[in-house]
Amino acid sequence: MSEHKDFLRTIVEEDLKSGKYNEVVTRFPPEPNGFPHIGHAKSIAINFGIAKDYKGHCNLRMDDTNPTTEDTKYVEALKEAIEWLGFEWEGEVRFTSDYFPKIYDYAIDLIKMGKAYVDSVNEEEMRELRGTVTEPGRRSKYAERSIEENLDLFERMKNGEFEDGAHVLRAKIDMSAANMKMRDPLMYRIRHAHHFRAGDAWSIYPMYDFAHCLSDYIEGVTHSICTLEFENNRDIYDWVLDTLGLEPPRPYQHEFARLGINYTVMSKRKLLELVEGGQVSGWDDPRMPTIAGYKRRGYTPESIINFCDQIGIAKANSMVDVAQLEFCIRDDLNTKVPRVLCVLDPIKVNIENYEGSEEIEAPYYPHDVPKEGSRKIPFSKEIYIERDDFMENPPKGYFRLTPEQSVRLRHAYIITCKEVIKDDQGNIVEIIATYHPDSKSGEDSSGIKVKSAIQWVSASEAKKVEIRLYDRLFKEEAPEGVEDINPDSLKIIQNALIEPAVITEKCDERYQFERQGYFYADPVDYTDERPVFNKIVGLKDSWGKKSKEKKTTGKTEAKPQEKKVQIDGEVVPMTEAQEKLFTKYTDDLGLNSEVANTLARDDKLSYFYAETLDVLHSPVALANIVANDVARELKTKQLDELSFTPTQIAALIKMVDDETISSKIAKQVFEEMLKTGENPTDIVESKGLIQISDPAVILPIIEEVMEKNPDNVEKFRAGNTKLLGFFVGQVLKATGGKGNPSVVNKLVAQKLRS
RNA sequence: UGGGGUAUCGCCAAGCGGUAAGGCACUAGUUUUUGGUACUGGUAUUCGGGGGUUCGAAUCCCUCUACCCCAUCCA
Repeated sequence: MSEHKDFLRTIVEEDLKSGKYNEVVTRFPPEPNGFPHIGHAKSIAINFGIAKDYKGHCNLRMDDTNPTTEDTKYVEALKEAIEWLGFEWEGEVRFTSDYFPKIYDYAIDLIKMGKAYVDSVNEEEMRELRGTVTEPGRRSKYAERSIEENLDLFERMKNGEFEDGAHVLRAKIDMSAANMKMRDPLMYRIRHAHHFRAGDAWSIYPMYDFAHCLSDYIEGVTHSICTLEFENNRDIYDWVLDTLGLEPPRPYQHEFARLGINYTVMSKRKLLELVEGGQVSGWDDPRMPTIAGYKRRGYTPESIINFCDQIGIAKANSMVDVAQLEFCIRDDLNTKVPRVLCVLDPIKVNIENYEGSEEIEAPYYPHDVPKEGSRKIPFSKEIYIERDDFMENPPKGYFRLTPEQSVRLRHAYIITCKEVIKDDQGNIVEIIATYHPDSKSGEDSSGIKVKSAIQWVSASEAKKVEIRLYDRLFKEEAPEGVEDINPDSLKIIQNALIEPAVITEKCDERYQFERQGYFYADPVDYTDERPVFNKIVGLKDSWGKKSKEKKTTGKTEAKPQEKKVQIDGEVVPMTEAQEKLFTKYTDDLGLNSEVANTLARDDKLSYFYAETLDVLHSPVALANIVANDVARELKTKQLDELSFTPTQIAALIKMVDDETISSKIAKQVFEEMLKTGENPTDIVESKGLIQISDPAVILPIIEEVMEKNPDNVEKFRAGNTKLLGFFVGQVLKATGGKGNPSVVNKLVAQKLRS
């Protein structure tokens, strides 16, 4: 766990500390109607991660309330994904369908309370009656049915006596609720459908809003964590649990922002389209953002968990850069996997002065990876190197083989180009080179300096392999659908050449092909006759970036940084009475227009202000505290709910006016009044909050603070004037907030400058 | 449009009245037989805009703006 907790962990910690719960219980509640994707991984990491961090547990629950879309194969995919990611759920996998009998009983309780009714309008009518976001809805005439009738109808719904859609069970809440979700939400609908687990036992199925909160409660979940789009549903969640009067403790719902990644689609619907439309080979196509896809591609569970930790948890909708994910897999594999040589696009090199053959012992890991292991690489007269690693007319900064520039063959000798052989079209077909016998890796006495070492394979021993080069599936940063698909997302190289040890020794399933990237032996299509490797991710390539930049210069001119223009909207005009108050405030009482505006527009505030004014004639100071601090309280409270009176506020301000206390202390006292309702004068007295203005008292404190922070004193004197605030803050803290800020401020400035 | 949310660097994200954390990306340099890795440094005088309160505001107040979610018998 990092030192900065996310907001969910903060909540959990508080709930544990306050004794609200003894143990934290979370759950991961997917609907088994699609393969889990990396967005689910985030949710998995959160739910299982929190449970683990706070020594609680996390259930896996299939939210299978819709028999028409769900299937066992998805249950298996979900279980597999969680296990692969390295988490364990508590006990058996749970199913909402297991709770159907209990949930049914709760529905009956609600009917008996008169809090639920069977409605029989058709869908169209229901939509109409629901109203719109601006207009309230109306209840259907069926809402008036008697409890007995509702009970009877509901039982017959269960018994399958009615057609799909004939009736529904609805919660009786409020058809004019501003939250549309609360307009008598549906609890049950009739579905004569076969359920993949419950079979044909039920003709009615509970809706998400009814089943989810109850399932959480039944399982003893404490923190029901879901994504932001369920914020509006939280009211129903609470309503169901509260009106049922269930024995505490009960779960509470908390929402976080779902994960978005650029160049990726994350909705189950769109993913399903790709699978069904044949744009990908299946749910586990290595280009898919599904867990199965990443797994097949070669990602490690650690890299994905790490990614989930890095991106954090918050409530702002956000779009994470794929580069962050790519960093995570590189970072993970860097210290784990063996390095080998593979040539993707071979060009033959004939080393004319080399005869015979030899085997070169080469370590699997570079000097900075503390792992042991090596293999033998055959070397001979005829080798292949990467086509990119030779250039006849190289640009400036090219480090590889050219007619003028020698290069090292990784783990082997330095070679120099002698001649280039071309075909009729001018394509290079072979390079004639010489090697330097005294330049062998590890025993180099040639003294030749080269700028780089390149990969190569011996022609006769190299093995042919198929390489699948994957790139992002979409070419648009925020893809909409198939029209945004990247046509080059998969390139298959049939005849890449790899050093033999990779095929014969198989020391791992993931490798770094040096200078190219990380690759994974495809778990499905790989055979000894036809080895297949998937590209997981490329290495960072600062040369590729640089050379590409050169080619495209001119295209990427610095775009003019447009300044966003902020449009100021219209402010609602004041009423005549407010206008009058406003002028009184500004003209007679000398308030500034902003404070006057705030006060005049709010009845509660202006009333409260007037009351304080009756007690103390200090219009400006009173206006300030009313318009700022009292206003905060009045946002959520009514006048008669306040824990303080206008008289008390006046008394508080009087002490400020007297300079008995500073305005900083006044805030502190105000907070105390909020909590205890005590008189400000009593608070000041009992806590000894009287302001310290005597320099003789303050000066030593300043000196002490400066002594403790010599670095900052120096920085300040070097010109970092921001630090003045730091010192004032420190001194004030040392006085327990009682120092007179303006005096402290002045003295600190003086002291610092002397 | 009514309600519910959210705005801090190119992308994530800490911060809860007292010096604007960190990661990715970018960039310069050191090391390097991977143009990789590692290491060192540079990247926000400013927190969506404008006002106000305060000695001091990303944090408190007012106001405006932009974006997301809600009118499925989906979850």
